[in-house]
Amino acid sequence: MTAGATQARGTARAGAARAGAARAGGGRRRASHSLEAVIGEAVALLDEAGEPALTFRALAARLGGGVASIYWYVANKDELLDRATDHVLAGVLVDTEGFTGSPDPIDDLRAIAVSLFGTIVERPWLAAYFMRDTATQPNGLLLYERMGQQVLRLGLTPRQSFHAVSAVLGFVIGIAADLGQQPPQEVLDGKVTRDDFLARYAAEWRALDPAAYPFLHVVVDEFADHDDADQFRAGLDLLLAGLRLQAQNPD
Amino acid sequence: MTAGATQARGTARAGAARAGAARAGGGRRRASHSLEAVIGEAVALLDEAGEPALTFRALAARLGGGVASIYWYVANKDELLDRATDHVLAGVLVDTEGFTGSPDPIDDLRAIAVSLFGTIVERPWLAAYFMRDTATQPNGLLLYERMGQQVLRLGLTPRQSFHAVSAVLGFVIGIAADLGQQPPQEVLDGKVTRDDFLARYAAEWRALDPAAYPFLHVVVDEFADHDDADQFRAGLDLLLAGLRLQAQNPD
DNA sequence: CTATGTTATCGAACGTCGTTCGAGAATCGA
DNA sequence: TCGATTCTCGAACGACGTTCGATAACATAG
Repeated sequence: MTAGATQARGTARAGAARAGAARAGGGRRRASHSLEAVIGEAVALLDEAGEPALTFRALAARLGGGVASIYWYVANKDELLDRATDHVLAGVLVDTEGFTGSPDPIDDLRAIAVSLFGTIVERPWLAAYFMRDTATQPNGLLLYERMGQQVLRLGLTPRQSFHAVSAVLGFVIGIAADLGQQPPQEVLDGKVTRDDFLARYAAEWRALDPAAYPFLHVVVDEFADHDDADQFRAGLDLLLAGLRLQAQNPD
Repeated sequence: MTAGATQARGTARAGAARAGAARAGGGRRRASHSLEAVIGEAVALLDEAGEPALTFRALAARLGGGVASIYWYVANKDELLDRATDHVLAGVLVDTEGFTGSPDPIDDLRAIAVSLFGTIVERPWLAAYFMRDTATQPNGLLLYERMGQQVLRLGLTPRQSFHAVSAVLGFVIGIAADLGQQPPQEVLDGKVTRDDFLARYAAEWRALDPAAYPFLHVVVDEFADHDDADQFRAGLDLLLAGLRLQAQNPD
């Protein structure tokens, strides 16, 4: 370690991922990890118990090894989260592979956005760490590019295209982050249903002065039994309608 | 403290905020705080050095007191951040007070959204903690209501109105969170300008294969000298154009 | 002025977290 | 067989959020 490049961390030379605990024959001495196992377990931990559950100690316990071992694969927690994000995004890329050839580019754009939304909304931790470099992680850049290619087909100016993709991507992240934010009891404990949870808020809204909060009283019934996916799709359609309008009437 | 209600924390009975260090005459013995001072210094700390700078110890040092004193005003760090968020939102409410009487409701909605965006984008910490109950904190609810009242004037159905306001609010938060995310050097050290920062990313984009990343190569010039506010306004106009279309052509 | 109860401050400690360090086990190439 | 590399891990460090109990400052009643 004198002057060479930085340590080639985590590049398991043997190729295949090794996630086993120890040798088959001898008594188990040391655990054996792999970058894939580390990231995979990190994602599982985040999915199961949320962001604060991902600690190096919990992850090490899950891997059956020591805490410091993880630092051979990732430099710090930021990189761990970056790689976890990228790992999930890879799944979105696979899911949206076919959404590129419709006659209507906006249909493709919508399909990609809906798929991305579905992935984020069931992973509240992802929203917060997604925007910490939308297009720095390789798969994030690929997703950005894939959405952009649909917009290119609309024949807008480069500036309009740039704004359009940023708008759609920001919208997806913003709504998903907002919606994937609810329950301390419901999902984790399962004692309170989602309807009860919404009903409790709706009751608070109804208790407010109708003269001071006319809008809340108009929409409280909609709020009480709204569906997250419907809400997202309705907003996305507004945005895409504006985009289609721009494509039809160039300034 | 036998059976009464919970302790009435932080309600400084004397009314006026006391932020002084100690008595005027005698040697200083103890610091004297107030809820306003605690929240104000917390916001200042967040604004100056970002989210990780807000620690109870740093805040206590800034207030010239002990760490445990802060716990008399807030129950935990979550409440501290909730109150800090609400404190900033109060400023937005003041700024948008006049944006309610235009002939075109969409103009009002746009003005409120732009004002909120401006506030969030210069406070990256706010985006992450804003969505942790968009409408639970009192001022957040008021802002939601104010935007909703403009939408009401469009004469949409309750469901459409509900979706429209959620879409605009989510869009603002999503874009602001995405954009307020950049520099470890620029703002903090001041060594690298924003243009240099963008140019570095642009160079990376240009180094990619044009056949695999056609969209990135089309928009890289726009990206290299884009303005955050312009980008936001362009996306918002797309969304509002879609909303206007819906108001004109009811389904 | 003294006594008493409430309001508010704070030093010290606890447990957990991310991170570092160095020893040493496992593996590979020659 | 042996040296170099790759990888694991126990132990420690400092910083963090939070709690507890002692006690100072203040308001009021007698």
